[in-house]
Amino acid sequence: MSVPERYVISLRAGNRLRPVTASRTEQRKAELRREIVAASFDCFAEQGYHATGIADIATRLGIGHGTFYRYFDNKRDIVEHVIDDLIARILAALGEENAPDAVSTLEDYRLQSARIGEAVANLIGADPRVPRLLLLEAPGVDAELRERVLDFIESMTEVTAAYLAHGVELGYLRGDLDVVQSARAINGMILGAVIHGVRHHDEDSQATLARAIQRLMYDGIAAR
Amino acid sequence: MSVPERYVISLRAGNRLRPVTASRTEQRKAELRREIVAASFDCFAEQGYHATGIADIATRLGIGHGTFYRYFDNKRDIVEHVIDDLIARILAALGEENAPDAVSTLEDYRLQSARIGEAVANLIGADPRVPRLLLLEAPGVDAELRERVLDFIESMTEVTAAYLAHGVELGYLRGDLDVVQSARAINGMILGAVIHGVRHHDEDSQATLARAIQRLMYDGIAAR
Amino acid sequence: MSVPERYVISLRAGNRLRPVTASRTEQRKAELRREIVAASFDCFAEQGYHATGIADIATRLGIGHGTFYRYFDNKRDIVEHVIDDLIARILAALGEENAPDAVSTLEDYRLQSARIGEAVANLIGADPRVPRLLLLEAPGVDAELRERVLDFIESMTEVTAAYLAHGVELGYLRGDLDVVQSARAINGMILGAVIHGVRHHDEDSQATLARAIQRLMYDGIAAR
Amino acid sequence: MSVPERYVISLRAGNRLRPVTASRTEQRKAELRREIVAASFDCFAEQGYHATGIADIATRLGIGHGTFYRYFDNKRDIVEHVIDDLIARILAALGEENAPDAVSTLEDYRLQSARIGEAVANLIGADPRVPRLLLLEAPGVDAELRERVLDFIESMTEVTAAYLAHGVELGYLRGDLDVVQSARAINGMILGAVIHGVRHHDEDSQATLARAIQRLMYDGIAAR
DNA sequence: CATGAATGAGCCTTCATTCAT
DNA sequence: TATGAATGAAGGCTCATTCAT
Repeated sequence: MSVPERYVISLRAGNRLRPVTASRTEQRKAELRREIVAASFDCFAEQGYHATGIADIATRLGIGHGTFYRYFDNKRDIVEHVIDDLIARILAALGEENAPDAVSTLEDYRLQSARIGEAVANLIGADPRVPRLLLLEAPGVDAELRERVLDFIESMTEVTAAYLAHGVELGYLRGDLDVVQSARAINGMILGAVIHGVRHHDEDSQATLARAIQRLMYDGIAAR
Repeated sequence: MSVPERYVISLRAGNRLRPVTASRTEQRKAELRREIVAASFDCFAEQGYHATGIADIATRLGIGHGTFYRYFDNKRDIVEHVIDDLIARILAALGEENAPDAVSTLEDYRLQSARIGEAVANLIGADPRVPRLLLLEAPGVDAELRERVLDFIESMTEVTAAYLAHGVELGYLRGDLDVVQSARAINGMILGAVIHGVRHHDEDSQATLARAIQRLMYDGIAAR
Repeated sequence: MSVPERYVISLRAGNRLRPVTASRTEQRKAELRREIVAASFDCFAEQGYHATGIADIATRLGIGHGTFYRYFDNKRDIVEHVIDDLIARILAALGEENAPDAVSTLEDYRLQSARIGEAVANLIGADPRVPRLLLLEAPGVDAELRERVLDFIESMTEVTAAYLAHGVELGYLRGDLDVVQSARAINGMILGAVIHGVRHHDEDSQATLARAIQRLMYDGIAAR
Repeated sequence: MSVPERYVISLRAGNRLRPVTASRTEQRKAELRREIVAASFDCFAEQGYHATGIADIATRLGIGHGTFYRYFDNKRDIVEHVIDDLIARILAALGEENAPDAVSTLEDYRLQSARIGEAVANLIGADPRVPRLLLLEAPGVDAELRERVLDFIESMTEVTAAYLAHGVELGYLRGDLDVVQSARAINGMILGAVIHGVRHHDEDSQATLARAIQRLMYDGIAAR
C-alpha cells in the first residue's frame, strides 16, 4: 500500500531511520519525547484536548511541567505531534499490507481487502482511542487540525482509488467504475465501520460488519 | 421515514406544536431563544465551540451577554441545543421522504434512495456548516456530546436497516442480507459523502459520488 | 507656560472637559479608572514596575484582578497611562505659570524663573515619587517608554528655548545666546535638581539649589 | 580627579592591579568573567535588563548557561557588576583629566572644564549605550541599583564641588559661590547633555551644547 | 426583564536557578 | 570544571458565570 509522501516523512522523523549513533543523552531525549507524546495521547483520549492541561501531562509522567516545554513549543504543538503520530501508526499498520498492484485476480483482491479490513479492525481492537482521537477529537481542536484530518481521509481515498484503478485495468472490476468516487464510497464504509468500532469493540460485530462491507462491495444488495 | 422518539421530542420542543395560545411575551421569548440558537450556530461554525465566547454570541445578536443566561443555563447548554437543532433539521429534511414501507419494488427503492441521496446533498449544499459542526466540531466538545452524535449516527443506521429489512421481506433485496451491518455500511458511504461535501461543495462532485454510491449498493464493483 | 499639544490633549482626556452630563455608571467607571491609575502609581513607586503584579494593584483597591482588565488592556497599558498621567500632572503644575511672552524685563524674567523653580520644587516636595517614577523607573520599563520620557524632556527643552528666544528678542538676554542649547543646559540643571530632590526632600536644600541655579543662569560662576 | 573610595575598589576588582603571578587557570577565569560582563552589557543594552535572560548572555558567548553561575551568583549579581564596570570606565575616562588643584587661573580652568566636557562627549560618542544603561536602565532594575546610580551622580557632584572650591579659594571664581549647589547645577547640565547624547549622537550637537554650557557657566545668560 | 460590571478559577507559559553527569 | 536537562514558582491573562441595578 503506497502512502503519501508527507506521512512517510513524518513517519521517519518520528522514530525510525535515525542515525544509529545516537549519544546517550540524545536517546534519553528522544525517549522522553516519545513518552510525552504517549502521555499526551492518553490525556487527550481520556479527558479531551481542551480539558487536558499541560500539568496533567507532566504529572502523569512524573516530570515538572516546565520540562514539557523543553520538548514541545506549546499545547498546540503537542496535539499536532500526537495526531501525526496516530496517522503514522495507522499508515504503518496498513502499509504492511500489499501494494495495489500486487494482485491480479478478483479472488486475490477479495483476500487483500479482507486483510486490510482485518488490519483496520485490529487497529480499532488494539486501541479504540486511536480512531476516537483522530476522527472525533482532533477535528474539534481547531480549523487547521480539522483540515489535517480531512487531508488524511482524502489521502486514504487516493490509495483506495489506486487499488480500484488497478482492478479495472486488469478487468476483474467493472469497466465502467468511477474509481475515485467509488473509492470514496468504499472508504466511507470503512470510516463508518471505524466509527462504529469506537463504541462497539466486540470482535463479532467488527467481523460481521467487515463481511457485510465486502459482500456489498462485490455483489451489492440487490436480489439476483 | 420514522424517527427515534427523542428527536421527535426535541423537534417539538424546538419550535413546533406549541399551544397556539402563547402570550405575546412568550412568543418573543421563544423567538429570542431561536435567535440565540441561530447566532450560536453561526459562531460555533465560524470559530469553533471553544474559541467562541458567550460574549461573541450576545454581541452578534446585539443583546447583553447577561441576557443569554436568561435563556440558556450555560455554554454547555446552548451547544447541546444547537446540536439538537441540527439533528432535528436533518431529520426534518430526510423525514420528508417516504417511509420504508412505502415502496414495494426494487425500482421504487432505487428511486427512493436516490431521493434520499439528493436530500442529503441538498442539506450539504444548502449549508456545509451543518455537517461540519455536527460531525467534526460537536464530538470534540466533550464526551457526552460525542455520544450524542454517535447515537444519532446509530439511529440513522436503524432507519436504514428498517428500509433494508422491508426490502428483504418483499424479496427485492438479497435474502441473505445482514440488514443491520449492511445498513451500517451504507450509512458509512453516506457519512463519507457528507464529510467529503464539507470541503467540496461543488454539485458535480456530489452528484457523481451519489451515483457511485448507488451503483455500488445495487451492483457492487465486481465485473460480471 | 505653553505646553506641547499632545500633552494638552492627554490632559483633557484625562479628566477634564468631559461632557457634564455623564451618567451615573459612566462616572463610576471613570472614577475607578482613575483609582486604578492611582493604585498602580503607588505600587510601581513602592515596588517598581516589574515587581508589581496586576494582583497587587487589584488587591490594593479591593477589586478582583479580572476587573483590572475591564479598564486596561494589560500591564503595559497601565504603566503607560500612569506615566502619561504623571506628565500631565507636571505640565499642569508648570502650566499655571505664565507664558514665555508674559515678561519683558530681566527682572520679570528672574521672577518668573523663580516661580517655575518653586513650582518644580513643590512638585517634588509634594510627592518625590513622581520624578522618581518618571525619570528613574519608567525608562527601564522598555524602549518605548524610555523614548516617551526622553520625548517629554525634549519637549520641556523646547518650552525653555521659547522663553530664552523671547528674552533675546526683547534684549534682556545675551544676543549671542544659543537658545536651544542653552535651554538644554538650563533644563539639565533643573533635571539635576529634580533628581537630587528624589532623595533629598528637605526644603532648605531645594531652596539653596534653586538659588544657585538662578545665580548661575544669570551671572555665571566667574569672578568679575 | 579624585574618586570616591568604593569605586576605586571596584575598579581594581574589575580588572586591574591583580597580582602579577596569576596561574593559567586563574587568568582564564578572570578573562571569562570579563567576557561575561561584556556580553551582559551588550544584552542589557540591546534588550533591557528584564528582557534579557541568562540564556541570552550565555548563548552570546557560546557557553552553557550553567557556566554563568560558576562566575556570578545570579542575574542580580551580574547587572551590579556591569553597572560597576560602567562607572569604573567613566571614572577612568574622566580620571585622566587633571586634578582639581592642577589649575590656578580662570583661563586654565576654562580649558580644563573644556577637556572634561570633551571627555564626556567622547564617552558618549564612543558608546551611547553606556549612559543609556547607566542612567536609564539601571535605576529601573531595583531600588538598590537606583541608589547606586544616584550615589554615583552625587559623587560626581562632590568632585565638581572640589574643583569649584579650589577656584573660589584661588579667587578666579566668584567668592560668594555656593560651591556644593553650584556643583550640582553644573553636573545637572552635564547630565542633561549626556541624556541628550543618548539619542543625538552627532558631534556637532554635542559640541555646540558643550559650548553653550561653558558660556552659561562663566558668563550666565543675562545681557550685560 | 435586560444589562453589563465584577469576579476569580484556572491555565499557559517563562525563566532563574539547581544539580547530576 | 562545564554543561544543559530539569524544575516549579510566579504571573499575565481569559472568560464563563453571577448579581445588583
